[in-house]
Amino acid sequence: MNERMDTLVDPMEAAAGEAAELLKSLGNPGRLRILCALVPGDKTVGELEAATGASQSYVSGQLLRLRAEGLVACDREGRSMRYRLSDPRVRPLLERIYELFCPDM
Amino acid sequence: MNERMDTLVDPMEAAAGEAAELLKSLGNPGRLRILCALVPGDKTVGELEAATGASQSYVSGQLLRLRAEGLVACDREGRSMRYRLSDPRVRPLLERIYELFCPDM
DNA sequence: CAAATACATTTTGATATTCCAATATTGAAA
DNA sequence: TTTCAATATTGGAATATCAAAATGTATTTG
Repeated sequence: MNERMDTLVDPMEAAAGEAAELLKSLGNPGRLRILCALVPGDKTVGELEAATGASQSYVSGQLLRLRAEGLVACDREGRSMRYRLSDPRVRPLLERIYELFCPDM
Repeated sequence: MNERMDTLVDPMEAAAGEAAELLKSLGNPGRLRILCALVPGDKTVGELEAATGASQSYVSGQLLRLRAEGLVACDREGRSMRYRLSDPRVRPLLERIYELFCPDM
């Protein structure tokens, strides 16, 4: 395998790495539900707890991870934190996932 | 949280679980590249090794996993095994991933 | 049958993830 | 400033994943 071959394979390698990173974040039911809950609009941590049925520390922890990855962002709002989707690639991906897995919801 | 609430949350829960399972499979660069390599058409293990640059045992191992999850299927062809995508949800998902991560390939 | 080719499987050690429980922090209100 | 409500963080145990290495199995060819 020579270098011309490597440079040929490389861009795919990079794209696959990036894509896999994002897909891995979506590849957990809890995180997926949190992100889905944010599609219709921004929500506070408490609202996300209610929407997903998960515990406070779980939701907060996953939000922290999603924030570190740039998938969500937040602003303080009184004593609450309001989260929103912040990666432009998440919404179109979630749309297709909706089509495939939630055909009638 | 009463039972009416549970039955209300349940379908989402189930869909999220299914979707997350599939996304987790795509959430690994090696597997993602294998699946992408199968989009244009079926391939043997050897062809997939060449297409992805990964080792034989790695490719074969991932194919085994993907097969167990129903994402790919295979038929023997002489001394080779020809693999193909077998889950109808994979191709549309990969298409969108292409659009998002490989805008010019 | 023997050798070669193409895959499959198992093992292993390292690392990562998951999720809960407990505790800490922060901001607003009293 | 004390207190409460909302969110953040940490610790830990169980489990899962990753990828390489070594070995095993099936199929064709000579």
